[in-house]
Parts: sequence; structure tokens; C-alpha cells
Amino acid sequence: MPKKEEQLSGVKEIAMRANVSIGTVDRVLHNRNGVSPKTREKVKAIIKELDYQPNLLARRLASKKVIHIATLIPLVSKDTSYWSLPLQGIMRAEEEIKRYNIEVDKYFFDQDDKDSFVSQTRKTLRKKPDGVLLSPDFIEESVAFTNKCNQLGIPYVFIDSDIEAQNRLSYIGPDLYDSGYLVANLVSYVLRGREAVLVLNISQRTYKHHHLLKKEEGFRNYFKDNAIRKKIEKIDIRKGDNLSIEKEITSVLSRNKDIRLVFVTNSRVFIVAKCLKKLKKKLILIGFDFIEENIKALTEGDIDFLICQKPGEQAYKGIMSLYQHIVLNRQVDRMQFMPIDIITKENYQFYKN
Amino acid sequence: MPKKEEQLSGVKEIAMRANVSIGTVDRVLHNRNGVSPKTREKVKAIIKELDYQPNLLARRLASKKVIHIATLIPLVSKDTSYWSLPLQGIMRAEEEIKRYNIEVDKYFFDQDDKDSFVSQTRKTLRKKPDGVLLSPDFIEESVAFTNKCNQLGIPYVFIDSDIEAQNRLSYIGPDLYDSGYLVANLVSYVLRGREAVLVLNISQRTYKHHHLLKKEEGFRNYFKDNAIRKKIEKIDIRKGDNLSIEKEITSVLSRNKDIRLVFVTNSRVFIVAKCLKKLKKKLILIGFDFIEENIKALTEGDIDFLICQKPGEQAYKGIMSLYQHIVLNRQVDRMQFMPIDIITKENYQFYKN
DNA sequence: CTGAAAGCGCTTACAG
DNA sequence: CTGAAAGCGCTTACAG
Repeated sequence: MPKKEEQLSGVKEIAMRANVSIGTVDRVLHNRNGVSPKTREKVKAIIKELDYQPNLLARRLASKKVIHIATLIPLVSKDTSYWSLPLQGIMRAEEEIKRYNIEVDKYFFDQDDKDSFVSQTRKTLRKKPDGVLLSPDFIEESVAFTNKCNQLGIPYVFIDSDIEAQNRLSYIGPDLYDSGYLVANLVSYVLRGREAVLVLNISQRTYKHHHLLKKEEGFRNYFKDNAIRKKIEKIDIRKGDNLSIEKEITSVLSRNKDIRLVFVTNSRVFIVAKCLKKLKKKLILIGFDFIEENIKALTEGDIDFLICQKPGEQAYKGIMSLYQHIVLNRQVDRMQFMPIDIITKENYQFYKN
Repeated sequence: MPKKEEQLSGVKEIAMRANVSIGTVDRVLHNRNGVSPKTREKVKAIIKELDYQPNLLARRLASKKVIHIATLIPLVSKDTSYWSLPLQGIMRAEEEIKRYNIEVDKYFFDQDDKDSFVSQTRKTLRKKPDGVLLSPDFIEESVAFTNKCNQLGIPYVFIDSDIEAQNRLSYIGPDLYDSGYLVANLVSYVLRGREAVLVLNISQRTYKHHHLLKKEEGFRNYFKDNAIRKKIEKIDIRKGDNLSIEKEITSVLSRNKDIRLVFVTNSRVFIVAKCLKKLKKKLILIGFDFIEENIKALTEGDIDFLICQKPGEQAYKGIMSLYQHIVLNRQVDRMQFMPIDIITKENYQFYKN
């Protein structure tokens, strides 16, 4: 055999062996029509025989097709700036991959408005994206949405919180149970004897509660697992405004003089910090998330511990995982738990979100 | 301005703006010589101005340079087939990336022969690889080796066990402390009252002990953290042959009639299983690693629990992380802990290594 | 239904 | 010191 033929590889080799052009090979490879059954079979056989693996780098380079990744996360709310962090992560990833013809289409919904979520999922689907990054805030509606994604063969990744039993590509975020568990561990170091804890779930929505409850479960189970008896007072606060919260807290504190520590199960801890300050109650305060308002309260000594989970990283990794999967056909870990970081006044400056 | 110029991007755009050829742009981009200082500066300025980001896919495709990744892991020893698992992972990764002009050069050392390790590190360095995957079995020698890698700017990844404070790209493997902790948790469920535990560190080498001790530390601390009083008998066995082990075990068991469970801190648990069988002692036996010999003992009821850490995955991820970093300039997590899996007779068939 | 050519954004010889 | 051309392994029009 002449050497030249020997050297060929990829589509060229297939084309040569099948006595067709590489254009035809490409058509077979992508199941496009315009190939006679006979040629198709012949080419297919050779592809199989050679165990041909496409060069995905070349494929992406040559293709004019733009890949669309849709992101669906909450609007930055008036209450907390939390969601600006994931957004930054998304934009960092976008910056990195846009040169490979990947476009990121960003959709936002109102955390307190289920309808806005639904309408944004519709909008997303209409664009037929190649992948979706989603914060599955509204559970039922998220399930409905991801079911449609399954049907359409659109891969999707969850960040921030997880919905089990869904056919997702990956979940990237905290292990909610574990983070509650960690807080309990912290609490067990800080509190002594009969000092009690107040757990505050502040959320307007019961759906959202699902996630908060997981944290609470981890929190409670720590004490169970370790056979520690600890009085845990707990209230769910539906209204997020300062006044309502103040009222509730005043009431519960006056009823329970033994409370020495307050654990707020989400990022709204800074509101509680304000209330406690106003009430002149000096309690130990633990909450979640590295957002501006919380950092401020932390530096002023009004919050003692913040539990953080690199929300920017979560979103960044989410986009990159989708990119890897869609473009490079890489397998992705179904669970990508973020480290659970404890931030205090002393170390917050070094925290990289 | 004519539209055509507007459309350009990448090296072409730079070339056009600088009034040079793309060849010259390439020379500047890679700091190769053969460019006059004046042109170089001009081109550099434009690169900066445009904030040019190279298309790494195109770069890899066009480059004829083969990228060499070296792997340095133990030979499959006569005692245990453990290291055949990481080797499989390496080959799986190799299979996947060889089409992108990545070559994996495999070096092996004898786990019981420090000199072989040193000579293999020398051999590795002589080839000037672009990245190294390493099981840092011999600690001092690994430090010496990675110091040289640092000097030469060769990135390296650890699998199986970690050396802290090294400038490594990533560690991929178990959290040794945590896995000991997990075993202790298991033990606390299984044992009652005054029943005692025997911990066995079986290793010919004290260096290796470093890692085993971490597991032991996690094991012990579980009981401390949870204020559980538990008698823990512990022996270090230097000689790995059946007879020595048998002798030691017989002796310790006769001295401690209360021992009801044996925890072997590495994969040599199947040897202990044999001994116990021979001695007709029916104790609960826990050990590490999904290797053939252990699975056999597990199915025959001679081992009760195996703790596994997907050694194949570790190696696969190690290679892929290096590839991502070297070729695609992707940042890599400094820690990639594997899940700690508990394998029993009931679930071992479903385990994917 | 099929092929030949151009081009994706780079790198690599080669020629001057 | 510099440029023009070929080519990496694919995809994409276009022509027939």
C-alpha cells in the first residue's frame, strides 16, 4: 500500500476507504440526509470498523453553529444582593467560552412570584437552548420544566439547591443537610449547659422552605446523633420586613429567656442583626451567605458567623460543566458539592467567593 | 472603514492592525525570536489593546507538538492488585485524549523499594514531561521530585494520598482522616458496650505509615468527638507475610478476649481474613479497597465491610485535570475528594470503580 | 445523491 | 527579520 494512504486519519481515512468524499462521510456521521442507503451503510461499517472517534476540538472550530446555554436564576432582589454573586460567576464563564461560539442567554425571575418563574421557563424553552443552568426555586414548576427538557433532550444543571430524582446532568452547590449539621457543630462549641438556640426560617414562600428545612434537619440531627440535649426554639417568618421580624423576635425572646444564639437559615440574617441591635439584645448570631449587607454586619460585630458556599463558583462551574458536556462530550459528576466555609470578622477579607 | 476588515478577529485582526503577517504575530505571541524590537512592541501593544484571548482549540489542532503526561504509580505488587485499578483509569483517559496529540508515558516503581522510586522520578524528569500524575508514596523523595517540577514549571497532580504544603495542581483521592472517621462511625453502630476494636496497620514501610496514621487519627477522633469510650487495641505489622500476621494476631487476640472487630487500615485486609479463618475466629472485619482478593473474601463472608474510593476514577480525573490545565488553561480544584463508599456483600456487584 | 472547495483560528516549515 | 502558503480535522455552502 502506498504510504500516503496509510497516514490518513479521521474523516479522510473513512472517505478514502469508502471511496466517497469527506462531505458524504460528514453526512453519515451526523445522520443528515442526502446519502443513498447503500453508501450510508458502507460508510457506517467503516466508521465502526475503525472505531472512529471524532476530534471534538476540530468539530467546534469548524462549526458555525452557535451553542446556546440558558441560565435561569432569580433577579437580584431588594431584600438581598445574593444573586448578583452567581450572576458574576455566569459572566466570568461566558467571558471564557464565548470565543468558542458559546452564547449564554440569561433569564431572570422574581423569587416571590411563581408566575414570573413559569413565564421565564416558557421563554427559555422557546429559544431551544442546548443546555440550561437553573436554580430550581419553585419545586413543582421546576419539575415541570425539567420534564420538558428531558423530552427535548436538553441537559440541565442545578445550582443553589437540588431536586432529587430528576434526570439532571449535575447539581452544584451546598449539601444543605451538611451545612445545617456544621452549624450545629459550631453551636455545640459555643453554647454551654442549658443555653438555648433560636432557629429562624425567614421566607415568604413555603416552597422555598423545602430547602431551609433540609438545613434545619441537619441542624437538629447533629444533636440527635451526638446525644446532646439542646433546647431548640424555632419560628417560621413569612413576612420579610423589619417590623414583622422585630415583633416575632421580641415575642419569642421574651418567652424564652434562655436563648443565647440565633441561627438564621438563609441570607436574611442581616435583617435579624438589625433587629437585635435595635432591641439591644446581644446574642450570638449565625447565618448564611457572603453578601454585602451581611459582611457589613459581620465587621460591625452584629453577626458572628457566616456560612458561605461560593455562589459565584457554583454558577461558573455550572456553565463550564454544561460546556464540557455539550461541546466536548465529557462526563460530568452528578454531584458537585461546594466546600462549606465559615466566615468570621477575622477571615472575611480573604474569602474568595 | 471597509466591512471586511471589521469582521476579522484573532491573529488576523492583530496582523492587519499591526501591518504585519500572522506569522509575526504568532512569533510575538509565543515570545519566539526573529522579530525586531520595534515590531514586537507594536504587536504587543495591539494584543493588549484588543485583550486578545487565543482560541485554545485551534491552537491544539494546529500544533504539531505532542503533549506528554507522565504517570508515576506503583507496580501492581504480588501482595495486592490494587494498583491495576488506577492504571485502568489512566488508560481510559489516555484513550480519550490521545486523539488530541496527548501522550501518556507510564512509569512504575516498586512500593517496597525506595531506590526504584527515585530512579523512576529521574527517568521521568529526563523526558521533560508537560505534566505529571504522581502517587507520592515515599514522602521525602516525592518532595524532592516535586521541588524539581516546581523549578521546571511542570504541573503535577497527586492521587491516592496527599502531601500538604506542596505547590501541586490538585490532589485527587480520599480524605484519609474522614475515611477513618467514617469507619469509626460504622464501628459505633456495630459494637456494643465493652466490645473492643483491633486496629491493624500492615505496612513494611514507615513512610507509608504516614497515610495509615491519618486514617487512624480520624478513627480515634470520632470516639473522642462523640465522647464514646471504646477500647482500641492497635498493632503495627511490618512484615506482610501470612505467618507473621497470624502470629501477631493470635497473640493480641489471646491477650484481649474482648476484641470483636478488626479494622485493617489498608487493602491488605484479605490477608487478615485468611488468618482469622484459619484461626477459626469469627470477628467483624473492616478494611479498604475494591480489589479482587478482598471482593472474594467479602462474598465468602470473611470480610464484612470494604471502604472504597474509586481508584480508577482518581487516576482518570488526575489525567483529565492535567489535560485541562495544560491544553485548555483551565483552573483546577486544588482538592478533589472522592466519595467514601461502603461496600458489603449485598451491594458490591453494583460498585463502579 | 455526491464531490470539490473554502474556511474555522491557529502553527509550522520554508523562502527570501 | 518577515511573509506567504500549507495544513490540523472538521463543517458548510455551493455546484452539479
